[in-house]
Amino acid sequence: MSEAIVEQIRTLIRGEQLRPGDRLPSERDLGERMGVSRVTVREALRVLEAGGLVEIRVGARGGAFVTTPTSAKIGGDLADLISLSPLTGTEVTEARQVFELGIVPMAVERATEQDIAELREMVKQHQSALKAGEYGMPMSAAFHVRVAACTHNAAIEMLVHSFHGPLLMSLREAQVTAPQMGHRGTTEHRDFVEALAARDALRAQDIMRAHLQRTARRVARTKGSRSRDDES
Amino acid sequence: MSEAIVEQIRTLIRGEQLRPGDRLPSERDLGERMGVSRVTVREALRVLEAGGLVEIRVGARGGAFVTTPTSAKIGGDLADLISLSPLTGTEVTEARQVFELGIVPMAVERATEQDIAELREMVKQHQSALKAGEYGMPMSAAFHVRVAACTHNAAIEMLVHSFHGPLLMSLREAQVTAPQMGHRGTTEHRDFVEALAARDALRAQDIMRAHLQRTARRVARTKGSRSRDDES
DNA sequence: CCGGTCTATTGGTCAAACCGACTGAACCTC
DNA sequence: GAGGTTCAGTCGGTTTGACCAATAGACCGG
Repeated sequence: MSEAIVEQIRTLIRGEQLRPGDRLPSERDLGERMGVSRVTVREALRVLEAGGLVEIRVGARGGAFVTTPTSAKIGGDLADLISLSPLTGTEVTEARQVFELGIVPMAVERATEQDIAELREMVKQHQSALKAGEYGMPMSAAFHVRVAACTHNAAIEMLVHSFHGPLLMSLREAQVTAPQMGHRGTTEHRDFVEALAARDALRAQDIMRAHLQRTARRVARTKGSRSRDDES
Repeated sequence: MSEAIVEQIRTLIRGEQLRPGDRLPSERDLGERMGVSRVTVREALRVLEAGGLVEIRVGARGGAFVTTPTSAKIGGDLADLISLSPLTGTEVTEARQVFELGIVPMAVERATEQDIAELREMVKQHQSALKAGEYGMPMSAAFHVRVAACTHNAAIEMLVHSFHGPLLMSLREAQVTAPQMGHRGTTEHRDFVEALAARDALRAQDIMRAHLQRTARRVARTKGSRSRDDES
């Protein structure tokens, strides 16, 4: 079975006997080595590719290269999970609220001066973009991810990134950002950064809570949409 | 390309033109219908299967059946992500702490009398199991998942489940549970349930914080292990 | 020394075939 | 007629052998 091959290679990768960047033998080689046909090997590789463990390049010197799964991959599956499971937008938003609110104290505690400087710069740019009518959800998402990065915890940053990343791509509806929302949103972003700079965890959390709750209400208003994710 | 087929079917599923339980045409049918060979169709189905969107059954009346992705699937990919990316056990544990701590107020607020009764029953059973020397990590995980279920938010429950589920399977090291840890763990579980029953969010959060921090310390002690996940 | 071509490697796809698993119905036994 | 048995058709799983397309590196001519 090709499942066996998948598991075998998976184990090799997990055991670090295959490291990111390594190239697996060609499909023909693998097939011969494992005593299966090429088609079977290909199916195994497809699965690994779909799982984000391997990247396949064509042409000479091509083949399957070990990669480290990206948060985008996880985010994609998460998007599938959300858009296909009986999860409602409200539920997802709630989960996001809990998580993003929970990391605030950690962010406040661990943010470096550089973090703060970059956040301030980001807010400034976003306000400019807002005036130019170019402010949108991607920018808001970037801000939230940048805040998560202040925890200096890759796992947290990755999770928040997953929340904000491909998730949005799967939810095409209602991406329009009401202008006043954008204004209020960036204002809250600015206030949050200042609270963070002042190492005032409680105030930062209050601001973030209000910010996220506004989103939650917006999601709740959008009946019929299975999930939403924007607060501008 | 077979990628196109994947995307086509994916879209059909997302658009609810294919609903969970539906059966896709046979591989031969699909191939003929789309003008591609069976091999190509098979690769597409493999990818969908790997993504948890489809379940494949053999035999007559077999074929590809649309399924809703399970949290186990997501958890599996999450486990890959964690064991293959440069995430440390400390980081993952921190993320878990933030999330599980963050949901406590919601759990306290929303737990029904039945939730509380079931949690009490669970604690009682775990204490019996402890005496019999049968208490282990799966039980602890079950408790935490049950607490998450008190939020009555499927997304949150699923996330916590993912944290506790397949994640553990990928981290074989150091599953041994020191007995005194188990004792202290179940005691904390009991205290937590009572705080929850009393609707005392602050106390519940304090208990949970201490409970999770003990885990964090244990993880930190285990140098060399890429990640850990147990608090008994 | 540059640039184009040629060739070997490797993934992508196809076609036809056989196997094993499974279902359902016809059939046979009692 | 009830119940077990057999058999054929359906369907995924795998194999074989072949050809196409992309690509990188060697080779060759100017």
